[in-house]
Amino acid sequence: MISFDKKKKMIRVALVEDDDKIRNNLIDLLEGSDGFRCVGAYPNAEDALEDIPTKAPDIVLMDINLPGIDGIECTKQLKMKIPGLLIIMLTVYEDANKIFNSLQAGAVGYLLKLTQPAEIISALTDVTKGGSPMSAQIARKVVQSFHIEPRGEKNDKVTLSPREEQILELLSKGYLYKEIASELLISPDTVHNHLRKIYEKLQVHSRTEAVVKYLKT
Amino acid sequence: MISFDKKKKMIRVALVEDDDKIRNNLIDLLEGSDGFRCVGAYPNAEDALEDIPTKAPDIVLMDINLPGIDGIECTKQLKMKIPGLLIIMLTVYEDANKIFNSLQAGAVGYLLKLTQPAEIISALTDVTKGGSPMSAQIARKVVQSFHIEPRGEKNDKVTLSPREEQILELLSKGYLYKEIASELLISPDTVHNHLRKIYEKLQVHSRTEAVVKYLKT
DNA sequence: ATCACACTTACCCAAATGGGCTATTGTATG
DNA sequence: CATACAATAGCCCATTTGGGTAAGTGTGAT
Repeated sequence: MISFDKKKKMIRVALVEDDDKIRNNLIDLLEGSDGFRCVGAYPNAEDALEDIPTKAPDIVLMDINLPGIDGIECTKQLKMKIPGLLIIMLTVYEDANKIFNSLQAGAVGYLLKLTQPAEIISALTDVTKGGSPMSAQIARKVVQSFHIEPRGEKNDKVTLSPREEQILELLSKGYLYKEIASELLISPDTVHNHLRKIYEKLQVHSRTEAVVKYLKT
Repeated sequence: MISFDKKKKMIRVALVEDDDKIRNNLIDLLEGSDGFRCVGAYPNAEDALEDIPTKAPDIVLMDINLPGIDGIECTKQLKMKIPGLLIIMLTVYEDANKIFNSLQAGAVGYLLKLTQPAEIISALTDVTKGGSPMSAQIARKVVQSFHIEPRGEKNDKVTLSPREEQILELLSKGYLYKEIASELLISPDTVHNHLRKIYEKLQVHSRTEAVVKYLKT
């Protein structure tokens, strides 16, 4: 009878963490917390990738720095096998690239290792309720990635003429001058000329730079 | 003496909210909370835009649905005037567009109106500490916007080697062969060679196409 | 009517790029 | 040990690109 209500809504958690001490601390934390069960703990991505599918956890706590395959790649592969799996990164990295790559790989949360045990537990609850727990600094970085620079000073709106936008659009598809020319029924020289204007306005010196600016707007 | 320690690190908050009842509740909440002061409360964006600069609040709680200018536009304009201002949206809208537009406009947090008073207060503390408070559902949506669809079916993984990715990264910044070469301390010919491999793998024939594929992945 | 500007075409030229071909070294996988 | 492949480097060559300079047409605003 006692084991009856226990089974009902236990949250099954798996760990991928190479540091033995940290991993054991996390196991203890989970087993000592009501409503959670640790169904797997792996010191590397390879073992995790093989065993996690059979253990069917609800959540995986994933370190990034792992011996062979790293945690981001592991996340990517796990999500391919089990799309519904909730993965929370638990790492020391605070740099934007690691964060974005992790989220792109499919992680739904991102915690720093200095996170208090109690917060880790509440993060686990949070994800099952549809949230995305992130350490404060992380959340700010994620949010900042959306910010658009307010057009400086006198609103230096780079106003491209319709024709110029059209050409930039085709440029971004990798068309050659020739190809753009025949597409628009004008001479390659004209295309060339529009491009100069565009480069001047965007303050760049190559198609690549122009396209990057264009795609980021 | 009593007013002495009060002034030290009071967090100055302003409100932009058209509903009188809600606005007054928020004022009460702030004035009733230790360490906070409500330095302004406006029923519309126009008043807010005019008065907030003179009141110099640390944080603004901003509604989105306002009579004239909406809260997103108001956020944009306030951030232009006071770049360092911390703005938290407080609204009923949960749809992705409102969220993204708000963050793009410069908001650092996004709370739903059903948020408990205690949580609003902790959100205010959170932002001053460099965080970005978001309701759970909101955070999840923000995070999901980063997710990339796992390659369909037969996993057409275009696996670039680490070196190749590195070069592609620099390529996307518009660097010349030369520049990439000196950045990576290798010969331009080697860069050239990596590029060929990359083009072959990505099935493209120019930097521009490669960069576009890269940025969209 | 003049001025500004978008759109167009043209020629010149140096630098950058894309691709064909070859080759050495080191690591890893079988 | 052989085979495969990443990373390195080189040479050759046609094409593409970026920038200098010039100039004709049309449209819209002053």
